[in-house]
Amino acid sequence: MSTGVNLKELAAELKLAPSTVSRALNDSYEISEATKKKVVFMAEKLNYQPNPFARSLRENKSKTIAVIMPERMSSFFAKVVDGIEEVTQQHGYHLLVYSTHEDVEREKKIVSLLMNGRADAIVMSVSSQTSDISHLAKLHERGFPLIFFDRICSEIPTTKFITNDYESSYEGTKHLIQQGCRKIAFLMLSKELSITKERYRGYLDALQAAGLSPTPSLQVTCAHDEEKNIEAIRAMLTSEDRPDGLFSSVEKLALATYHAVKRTDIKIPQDLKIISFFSNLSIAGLLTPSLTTITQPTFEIGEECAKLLMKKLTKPRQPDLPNQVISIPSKIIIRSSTIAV
Amino acid sequence: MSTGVNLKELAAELKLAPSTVSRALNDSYEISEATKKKVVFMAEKLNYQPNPFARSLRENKSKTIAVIMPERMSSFFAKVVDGIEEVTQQHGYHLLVYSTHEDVEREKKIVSLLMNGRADAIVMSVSSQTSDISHLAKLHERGFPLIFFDRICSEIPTTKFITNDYESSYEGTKHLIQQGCRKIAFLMLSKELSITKERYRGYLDALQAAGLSPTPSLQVTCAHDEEKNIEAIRAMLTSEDRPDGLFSSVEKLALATYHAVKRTDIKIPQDLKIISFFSNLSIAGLLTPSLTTITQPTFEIGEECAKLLMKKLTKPRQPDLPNQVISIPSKIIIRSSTIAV
DNA sequence: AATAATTTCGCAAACGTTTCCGTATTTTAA
DNA sequence: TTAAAATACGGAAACGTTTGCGAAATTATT
Repeated sequence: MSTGVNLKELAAELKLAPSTVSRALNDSYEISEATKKKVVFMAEKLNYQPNPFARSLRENKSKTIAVIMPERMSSFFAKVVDGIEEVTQQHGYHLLVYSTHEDVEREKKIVSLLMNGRADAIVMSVSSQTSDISHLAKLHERGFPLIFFDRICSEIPTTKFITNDYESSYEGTKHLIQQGCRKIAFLMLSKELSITKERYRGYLDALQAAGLSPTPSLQVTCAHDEEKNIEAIRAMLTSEDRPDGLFSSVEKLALATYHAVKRTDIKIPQDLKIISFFSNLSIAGLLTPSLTTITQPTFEIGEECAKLLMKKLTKPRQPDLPNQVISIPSKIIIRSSTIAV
Repeated sequence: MSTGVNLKELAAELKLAPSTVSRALNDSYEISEATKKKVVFMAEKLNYQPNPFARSLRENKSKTIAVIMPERMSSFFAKVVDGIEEVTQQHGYHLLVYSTHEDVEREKKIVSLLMNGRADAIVMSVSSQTSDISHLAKLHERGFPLIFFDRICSEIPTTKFITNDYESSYEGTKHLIQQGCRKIAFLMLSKELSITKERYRGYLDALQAAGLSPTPSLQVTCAHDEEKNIEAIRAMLTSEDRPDGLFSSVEKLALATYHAVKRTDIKIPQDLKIISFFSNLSIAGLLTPSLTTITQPTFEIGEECAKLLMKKLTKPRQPDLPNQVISIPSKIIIRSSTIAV
């Protein structure tokens, strides 16, 4: 409510012009060291805090970046944001964080609210519903700095950070096969998602390389309702064509699978071996049996997004964010859920 | 980067004064319906987006509230933020989200960064290191709207939202006793924390009511390092005076306990019964055995914080946030970890 | 029909910065 | 010693809104 002194009052106290005080505080070469000292000292004394909005208005930058993600209750996204915060905070940037709850309408609304300059950049992972990308394309066309991570939008020519989805999936599937699986289910959120496509491709290629072919009924597309997902997975697991292996492309579906399995008499890993993209390592080790995971470099993804952004935003004449996909490798951690017995 | 038209340009296009356009867009009574229509139409057409900083500077409010929490990778805090976002978004407010990582120095720095008006209010849960509260007291003394939730600061006369920590702990401990436990361990983060104090009090009173007395060596204060916590808990569980029941005051320590137990030959619930404050219901059911939880009204806590704040911030002449503690009850969900066999 | 009241709008100040430009003072160069 | 250059600072405009005040145009009142 009551903000402290402003620049004018500080200047009056010092018997200097506001412009001089401003320059002194910003360490301008035009100001003598002597007055700089005095100004800084008095600013400390009066606890002067520059008004961020006046500054933003004048400089046309907000020192704020927006993070848009599909859900907050996910160790993956939480860790990515932690990584982003780690580096942006060092540069004095603040984070506006939004969750779309996998709702593309909400995503559109959030994006439109950010088109007025409230944030200097957006780093986001699209919702599973996002197929029409016009709202994102418009953002980029206007020159708004935009970075994607994980669930990317390949049509938009900007920088994207992912993990090596294809290779990890290939290796993960190969691991299942090596452990004896012949009928491997695939769990995904939405076929529109970049991660789904890439991970599915890796899965398919690994199958093919082993001379196996996918069973359509074992490819389960899930939705947002956890209970429905569990039931769909349970139905698949107990169908005629029941699988002996399962590849989950996202963390939440691995958890749903464990729930589903609990409702059956299926034994992991004897009857069913499971591998999943997963970020919550603590939980992975606590599941029974412990879950073999494709562990994503979550924190690092966030850090890299932020580092690139900081370079772009803090250096004076930076080029646009290059149109490239940067991949940071995951690593497979083998636990009990895939050990052949 | 390139913001669209501004008010002046929009006014020029309409051959009106900026003031008129501003009033028209804000639905002022001084403007005729006819010109309002025209203005709104043209604003839509040119996709006029008001500059939030000019507005903030002029109105001295940011339409932003800051959320400060100890960690992001926690289902509890994630859900609270979801609740906050749910209601603030409806009022056009944005969320700056900060994690202190349980570091009071970081907490201080964040708070000091927010004293310049960047946010209209703060809703926070203090770090486990926070014992000196001068930074928070100063904030409140300056009239800055401040709300605490969960880990509150009772010395500061503002509104706090908690769950019924004492009663839930009393009931939870009583439940353990009813299931046959006689030596019940207590796990906590820091003794400074409000939730620790209240939950410990409930635990002690329940023991006393049953004619039991606490064993000092079974009261474990944990820190931030997960591995150390696990080892400390393991040591306690395998000591001379090993407990037959365990009350965990926070979610992460219940998970640490399961890890610790895995390193021993202790059987849950035969040798050790466990109950914990817990928010991640999906995980609770997936642990082996499934965990009896004191389930907090996370989303609702967030919602209530935000509702109160919105009332305070959007209505014209609101009184200060009343000095009161509002408690929203948890409910105990009994699962396998406490079932007597 | 003349005055008062109302409606509708424009002008200009203000919010708190930063920065362009000008100028007085000091230092350097010739 | 004088001109030129460098140093150190002040005045004022600008960023894009909102709003107090004044004024013109219209309508209502007597």
